[in-house]
Amino acid sequence: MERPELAVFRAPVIHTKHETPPEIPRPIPLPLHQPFNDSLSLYSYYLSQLMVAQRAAAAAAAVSALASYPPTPILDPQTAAAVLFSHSQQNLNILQEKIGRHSPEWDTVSRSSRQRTLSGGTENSKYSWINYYEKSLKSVNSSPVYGGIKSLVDSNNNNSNENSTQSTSSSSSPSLPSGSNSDVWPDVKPDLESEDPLLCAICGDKSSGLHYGSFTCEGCKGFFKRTVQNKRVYTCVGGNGKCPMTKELRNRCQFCRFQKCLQQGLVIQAVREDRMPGGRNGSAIYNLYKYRKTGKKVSMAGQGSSSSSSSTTTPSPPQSDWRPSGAGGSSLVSLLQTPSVSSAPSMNLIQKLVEIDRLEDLIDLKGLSIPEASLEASPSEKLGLIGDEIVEKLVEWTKRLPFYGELPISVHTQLLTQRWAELVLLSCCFFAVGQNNTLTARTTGEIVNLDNPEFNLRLLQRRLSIVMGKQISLENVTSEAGELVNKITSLMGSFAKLQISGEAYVCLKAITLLHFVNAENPENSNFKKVALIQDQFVKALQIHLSQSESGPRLSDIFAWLPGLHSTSSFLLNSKMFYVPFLICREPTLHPLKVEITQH
DNA sequence: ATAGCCTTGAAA
DNA sequence: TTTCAAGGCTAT
Ligand SMILES: [Zn+2]
Ligand SMILES: [Zn+2]
Repeated sequence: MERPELAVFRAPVIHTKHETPPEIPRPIPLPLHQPFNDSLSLYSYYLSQLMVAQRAAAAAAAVSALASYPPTPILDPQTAAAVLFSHSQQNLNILQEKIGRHSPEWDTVSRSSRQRTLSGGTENSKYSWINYYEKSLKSVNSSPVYGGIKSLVDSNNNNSNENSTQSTSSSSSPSLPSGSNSDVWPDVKPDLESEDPLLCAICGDKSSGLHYGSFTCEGCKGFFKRTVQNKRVYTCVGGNGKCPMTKELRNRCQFCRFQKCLQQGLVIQAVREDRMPGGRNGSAIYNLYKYRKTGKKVSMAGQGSSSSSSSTTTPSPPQSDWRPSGAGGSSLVSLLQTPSVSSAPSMNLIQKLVEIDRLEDLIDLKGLSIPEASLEASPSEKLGLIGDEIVEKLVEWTKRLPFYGELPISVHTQLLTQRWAELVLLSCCFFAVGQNNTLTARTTGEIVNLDNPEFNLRLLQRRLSIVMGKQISLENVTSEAGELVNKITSLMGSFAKLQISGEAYVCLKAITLLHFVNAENPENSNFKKVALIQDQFVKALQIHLSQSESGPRLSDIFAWLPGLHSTSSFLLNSKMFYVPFLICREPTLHPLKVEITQH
């Protein structure tokens, strides 16, 4: 059976349109794309700290290794062009329109997940939100600043000297307590009050007990639960991540409220995936709590990162002595005002990536929610939807990268066009491997064996049948996609052996995207610029890897890349772009697994 | 969407 | 059995 229509896919295009979100009256100039020079200085600082010329040499070697990595395009240009551009031309308008809207997810996200539980959809009923927020704990600690990522899309940081008066901003929120906001600034007093079990650690309202790890009020408890359950992502209203949190003002900025929740030690894992009420949590979750059942604060001795305290629960984080001073580009100041003496400076760049990834994780395609979301769509349309969603995610991801503003749109488009399949595969590999860095796991009673080609084939057959709404024989699947599945399986297998960390993964993603192949014009300045930026990430990755003894070596990771290339090439040729996603493990489990391990 | 009050249910 | 921290419900 041939199904040419299944190959529906659209090449990524980045639009240039300036969109002004109507709901945000005051454009927030967030200079997200410039902290680039500081990563370099941080890098050198880090090197000097580690006093390793040796490492520098290693990094250099790694760079050259990468340079030679696939010297030639993966695909013969003709095929590539055919695959990538045939659709892009005709669908360009649709795509642009699609990506053009500011796509706030609230609408779609707010679909009640409750029905899913009740309807007994056993397979989809669970999904882990830990993947979403897990890393934000770390990032919150080290870089408490910045929200408003969402608004950076195409904002040119124009000098806002003219509207310097805060009246502009206050006009946007008339309900503000008319007092001048000039010195209303939070003046964040640390958590003196957070020790008080009678007060909410987030907003200071009356606490109703220990919730998710800290003493909070009912409001903050519910807010945290809703946020995590619905996987919501917020944007700071003030643009600087420093909105005051009081009982009266806590609803003004959800971003800052959630951020404070994390700062105060609310544990995301404590929000149950299965929504089972009552009972008690296991020790795995309890161990993450800041307070013990007795109400005593748990000693932070063995907690957190091994290297340095990173000011986690230290009573007085360094942010307290910061003040906005002049009216200038406050957001820029806040960004540059990173932790004065951060223990791991190199993490800044990586953590930015991690943060971005949290927002736009490619993999979180909600497993098989697509078919049920569009029951009325025709089968081939459904598969096309997967492609659309992939492209959308990729474009969004690109837009949020720290260097997005450094390169012209055309370059981004080229990069995505060249690399999207690799990015997709890389993401799928990472997701398939999961948190435990293994391809086998026990979901809710079900054994998952993603390293077994046969298993994957059957998985593909089953899920494809669901999507298509009719039975598809295993023979058909095998004959059409067998080899592709084999390749993807082995790619996943080799990836699992790398035991790669989440941080390394996001770096690798950036490095992959930035692998610019420009045959026609090697002297292009953009070409060099891309290489330069890529170099930053290679270095960051190198630094990250050097931090752990047991982790993979850079050379190991780069040795894996050719496999990624060949597989993506095969994927492009097969045109069955949806296959990796149908093979992927569903986003699930882990609290369970952790608990099992502990017992 | 929020938050006060209610129901649950495994651990203590 | 009692606790008490999860989730649920629902008027705002
Ligand atoms: Zn509160
Ligand atoms: Zn805020």
